[in-house]
Amino acid sequence: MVKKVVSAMEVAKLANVSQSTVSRVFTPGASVSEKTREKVLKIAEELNYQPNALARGLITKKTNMVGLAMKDIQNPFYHEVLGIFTKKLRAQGYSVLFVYTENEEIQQEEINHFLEYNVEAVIVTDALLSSKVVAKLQDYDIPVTLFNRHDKNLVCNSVSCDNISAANEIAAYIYEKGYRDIVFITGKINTSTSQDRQKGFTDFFKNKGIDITILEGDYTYEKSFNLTKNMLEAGHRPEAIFGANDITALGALDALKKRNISVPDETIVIGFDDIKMSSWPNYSLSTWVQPIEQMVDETINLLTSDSNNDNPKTVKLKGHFIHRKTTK
Amino acid sequence: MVKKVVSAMEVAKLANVSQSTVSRVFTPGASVSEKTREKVLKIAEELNYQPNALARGLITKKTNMVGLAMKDIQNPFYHEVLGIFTKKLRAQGYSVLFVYTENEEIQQEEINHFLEYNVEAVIVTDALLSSKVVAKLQDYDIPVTLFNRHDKNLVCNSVSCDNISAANEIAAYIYEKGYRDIVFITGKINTSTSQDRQKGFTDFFKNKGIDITILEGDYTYEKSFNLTKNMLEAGHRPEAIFGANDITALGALDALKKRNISVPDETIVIGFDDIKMSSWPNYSLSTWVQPIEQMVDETINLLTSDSNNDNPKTVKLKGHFIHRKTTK
DNA sequence: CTGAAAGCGCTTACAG
DNA sequence: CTGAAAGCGCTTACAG
Repeated sequence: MVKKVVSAMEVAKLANVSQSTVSRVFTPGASVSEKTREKVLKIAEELNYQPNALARGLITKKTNMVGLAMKDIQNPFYHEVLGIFTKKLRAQGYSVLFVYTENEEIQQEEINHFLEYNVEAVIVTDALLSSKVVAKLQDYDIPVTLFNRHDKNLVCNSVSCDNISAANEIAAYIYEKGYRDIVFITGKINTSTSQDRQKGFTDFFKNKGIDITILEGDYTYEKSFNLTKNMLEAGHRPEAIFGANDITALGALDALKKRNISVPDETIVIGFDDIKMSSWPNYSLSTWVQPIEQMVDETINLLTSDSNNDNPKTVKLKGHFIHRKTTK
Repeated sequence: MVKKVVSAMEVAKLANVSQSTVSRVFTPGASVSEKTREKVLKIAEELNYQPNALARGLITKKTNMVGLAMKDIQNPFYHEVLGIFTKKLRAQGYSVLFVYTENEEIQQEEINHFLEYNVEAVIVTDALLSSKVVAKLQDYDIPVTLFNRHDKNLVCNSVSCDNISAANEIAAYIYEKGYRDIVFITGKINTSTSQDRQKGFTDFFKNKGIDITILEGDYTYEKSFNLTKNMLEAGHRPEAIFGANDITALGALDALKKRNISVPDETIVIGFDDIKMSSWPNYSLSTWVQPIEQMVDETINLLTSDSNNDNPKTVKLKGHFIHRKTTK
């Protein structure tokens, strides 16, 4: 037996008020006498009434939906990010419309649903938007925020870790410990995270007149494992390896172990992200902790503080290094 | 400069047709002459017109949205599941409204957004619904499907791996190899996956008159690592360990390694799920592959084949064992 | 504080 | 094949 969804009209009839009044009871800030409010609320409760968000959204243009787009990548970091976003957005009364993409750049077609449903803001993590798409979103006054990415060509908000300075600090740490044979394994080289971490890291050593080895990875475990394996087989046993993210560092770590190279005694390994796995006893990876919670908070702030697109903000958060067992 | 979202009315004016006609052009199956269709489509294109899904949903009760609820757990398996769901649902024209929960049971309050937005179906993975919530959803004729879970008390669809028979096969494999000192590490004991895998596994050995050791885990790496570590320290070195999922098996595997127990020579280890990590060279875990793609397909089928709630279906898929380096 | 009415952007019988 | 009109379930001026 299918109950019909009850509308404000039905509540109104039973409560002996107008439908407008019922609406007011469910509109924060609208003026209703305490007596009517209680009466209506009681009936609404009984009837299991819930305002229809579609109708409301149609008229207010406030849909309370946020579009979240994420690239399909096997990095647990983004799973955590997604979880935190969803929870915090809900706490603010937003629902999240979720899109997973397989493309490097999110395409028009994938963003169309966001438009159709009048999302109030779009958050993109670990993927880029074509500037055309950003422009279109902004035409409709939908603020766009890049999470853990930035792009000089895109006029939109961006929240990320200050990757350059973080990588710089990591470089300083390695330098001060006296290591000179150093390897950096990049992530996907077209991502701002990999570029910035590489820049911060290499610039430090360049200033010291030290050449470091760059291995071009792609943010996957497998690639990093193989790069390290090949390097080792070729006879190069560096003193320090910095991976552009934890997954990358973990791949390198496993390749070292396979060769029975002692970590951290012979080679130290450092990652970036602090995914759950990195604290597993078997890995116990030293890494840079991204302040995810704070990054998410800032992102949500950007949406709620009706940031206008004409004046996009770039937020960079610091994070901190955590020393575990892959460094001395 | 903010462009206004264009409505069907504006397209109609420019195309010299009625708004109804514009609507028909965007309604699959509605009758419009080829000539008008082209004319309207051309103008719509120019104006960047897109039907408003909210208005459409309000009237048709077809919102093309599916609610997906997932428990906040650190299992990469569910990240894959989420990705596949999102992609496949989009391919069918659905958008996904996503909710992450921290509770074991999904509560009314968390499902309310689904109701407000008139989702057409609800999919729940790795969490349970209270029967009250299921009832409410069904009152409104919204089909509910449990993914990777089942619950005898809930009258709703369910799609999962046939955990009992899979665990049974794993038991048979272990038995035939001649191992007799066997450990099963459970997952969260209140989940159907853990219960079924335990049942399938222990029943096999019970029939053979063999007692196996049950360690109560909770589907986390840490718990399983510690359980195994403690067991080893207590002097018990089993010949075979079956973890209720891969994360569990990985925790056991690392504890064995820490003790320098050779896998698979001294102890074999088997998991369940086949998460990406399990194929990493350092782990190379033998495990049961859940047929995720197929499971997702079946779940989506259930929604689209307007399954009615009065006659819920239970789908169990087989999957297969994959032999890697933690078994002989 | 409250009701009647207009309107959000659509779909869908109903005529023609 | 097409248009005029009603209506989906709301919000929000406008009066009173």
